[in-house]
Amino acid sequence: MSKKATINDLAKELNVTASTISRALNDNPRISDETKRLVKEAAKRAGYRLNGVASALRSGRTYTIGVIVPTADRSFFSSIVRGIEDITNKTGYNLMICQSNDSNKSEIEDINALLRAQVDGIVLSIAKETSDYKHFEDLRERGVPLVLFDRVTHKAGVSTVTVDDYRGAYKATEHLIEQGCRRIATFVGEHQHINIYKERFRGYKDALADYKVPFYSEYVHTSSLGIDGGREGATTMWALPQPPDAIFCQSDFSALGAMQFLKEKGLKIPHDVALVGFANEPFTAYIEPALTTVDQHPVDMGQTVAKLFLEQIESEDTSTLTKNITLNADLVIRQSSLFGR
Amino acid sequence: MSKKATINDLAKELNVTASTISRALNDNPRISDETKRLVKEAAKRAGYRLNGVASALRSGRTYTIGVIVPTADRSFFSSIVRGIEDITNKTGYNLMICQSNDSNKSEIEDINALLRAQVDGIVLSIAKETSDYKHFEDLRERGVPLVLFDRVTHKAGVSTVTVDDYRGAYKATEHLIEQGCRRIATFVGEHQHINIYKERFRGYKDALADYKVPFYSEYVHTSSLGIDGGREGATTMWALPQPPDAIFCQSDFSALGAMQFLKEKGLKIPHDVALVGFANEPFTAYIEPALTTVDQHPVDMGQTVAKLFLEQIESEDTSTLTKNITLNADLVIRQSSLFGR
DNA sequence: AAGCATTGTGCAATCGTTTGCGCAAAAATA
DNA sequence: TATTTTTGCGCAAACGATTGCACAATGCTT
Repeated sequence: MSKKATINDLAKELNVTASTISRALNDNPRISDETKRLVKEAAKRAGYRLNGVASALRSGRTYTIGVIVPTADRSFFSSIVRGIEDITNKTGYNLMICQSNDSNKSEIEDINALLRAQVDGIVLSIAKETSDYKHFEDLRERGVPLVLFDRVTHKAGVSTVTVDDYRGAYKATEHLIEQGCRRIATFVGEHQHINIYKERFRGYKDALADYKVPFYSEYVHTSSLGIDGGREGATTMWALPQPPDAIFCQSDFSALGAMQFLKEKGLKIPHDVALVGFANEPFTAYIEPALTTVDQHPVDMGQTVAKLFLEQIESEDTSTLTKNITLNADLVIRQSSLFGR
Repeated sequence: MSKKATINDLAKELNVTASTISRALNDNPRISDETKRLVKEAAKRAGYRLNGVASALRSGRTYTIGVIVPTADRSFFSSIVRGIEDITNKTGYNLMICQSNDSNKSEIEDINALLRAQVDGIVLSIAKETSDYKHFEDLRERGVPLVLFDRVTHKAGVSTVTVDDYRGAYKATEHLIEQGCRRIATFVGEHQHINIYKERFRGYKDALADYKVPFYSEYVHTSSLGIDGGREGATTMWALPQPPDAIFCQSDFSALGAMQFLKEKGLKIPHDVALVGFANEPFTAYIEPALTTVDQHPVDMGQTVAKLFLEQIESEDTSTLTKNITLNADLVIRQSSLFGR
């Protein structure tokens, strides 16, 4: 109750100095067990609580890690946050969260806010708008630990955690081929400067090539990959003389949009057209037909990000050893892709 | 680049004292415009950045607000976080986020972690497990601003933001009655000590009473309100001699579970049975039939929470004036509830 | 011209911890 | 017993900003 007790109060009470209190509480080996016991008892009695701010000022460590996500309420990112928190919570770190709203300006402002707060490091997923990576290089030069995840760049020499978008897309396309599809369209994301979209497209093309399935540029539709983008894409494709027999949608929402359009048009999925999405958004399991999609294991990803971050920060050597981790993306096969059935 | 400049460095450079630098940067009226200009220029040149930790130690304000949610990756809560961040970001506050995982122990530990970090206050949604509110009272006594949202208690004398669960449930039930349903079941949440579940149940009962529709206790099923809970509930109901003709499910997931069961059983929704959910989870719009549900406007709620919090914290009077805000819950009518069609 | 108010800045303490160094007492070694 | 090592703790200076008070210089009033 009352006001808060400080180590100075404890010091006075026990007739020792604040240094002794501090050391005792931190289990410094130079303090006798007896003293530690007394100090800890007194601390408990007084309801003492470390002032993290004072501690941080002196020690230079806040035990806080800054997290910047494009938007906090997208399933993928909130799962990432969940995964990060799962780990940091246990290790005594706190999380400071910002949203960039996919704006480059916000991203930079968020970084500044986090630096002002003296976070021990930053983990972030790049805003769609961002194509210049100078601010990341600055962080590296300043010695601020940085880990990028999902939407990353390898140009700034920082550590990254990504899911294997290439393999995920490859598997998805391969699966469609195995179902007997031969005219496989794809919906790709604008912002092709973002690694994930580039990789997914590459996986799609390589799978086609490996299986000698023809690639037609008319079967590529670019959009923001939202529901509307999916509808547009499908509309465009079904205006072609020869529409595709499958679409590998590089996002679940665009797959949903396509599905809506196709249903309205009276086409049967997967009988007439096979569909695959990407991300395994929660809704994909519940729609009809259930959507085959690629799971990115976002919670695991968050946990990996946190572990990598802690590893970097705890390691003595401030060496710029950057580490790039790629996690598996798994194809989740559901109804929508079982072509012909 | 290089190391970070402090106000002392700037002071030396300009041959003034650190106090002048500090005042100039904070636009203190006692500093001449000329000096301010010089200081700000020098600051920019040196790449000066406020050390928030030092500032916080001295001033006692971290401009950080602690947020505790049961889980970060539930759509509802992540939207709340989004809403909070929308506001705080603009006002120079930072967000520190913890998950209680619905555990009372974690909730208390999270509070302690946030207090150690000297947050300016805490906003939280109570863990399911929590039924003793002493830790909230402690916060109030310590003078730590506290705002509860969604899952709240009025027993601790703190400010709250809730959605009108009672009216939401009432409207949902009323809607079913208006569709001609007369045997309306409901799926309620265990943990009836949590206000929201209590209120929803009350709204349901009052609507029935007001419209003189009979209430049958066999038509009440209690569960954790997940998909399985919904399946169980439906299974139980359809084992009755006279199954219901509608279910007001107090969560979207339980509605989904019921829907799955009913479809498997060959019943048509909403022709044979009408269904209403609660929360307007993203998937509800995409399943078939689309689920009628109650929207809680979580982003707005988060924004309201943030505004209320800032209002409390900025107001001089440390008066324990607590404020309870209730937001509207709106019925979103979709296919699933249009009984008979 | 004397007195008072205003303006602009400096001084120094303070916030609560941490930590390098010093030093006495106790323990270990010779 | 004399010397070295270890043990246990105190001293005091940080960390980087904020802020009440003091005070000189200037402006204003009469």
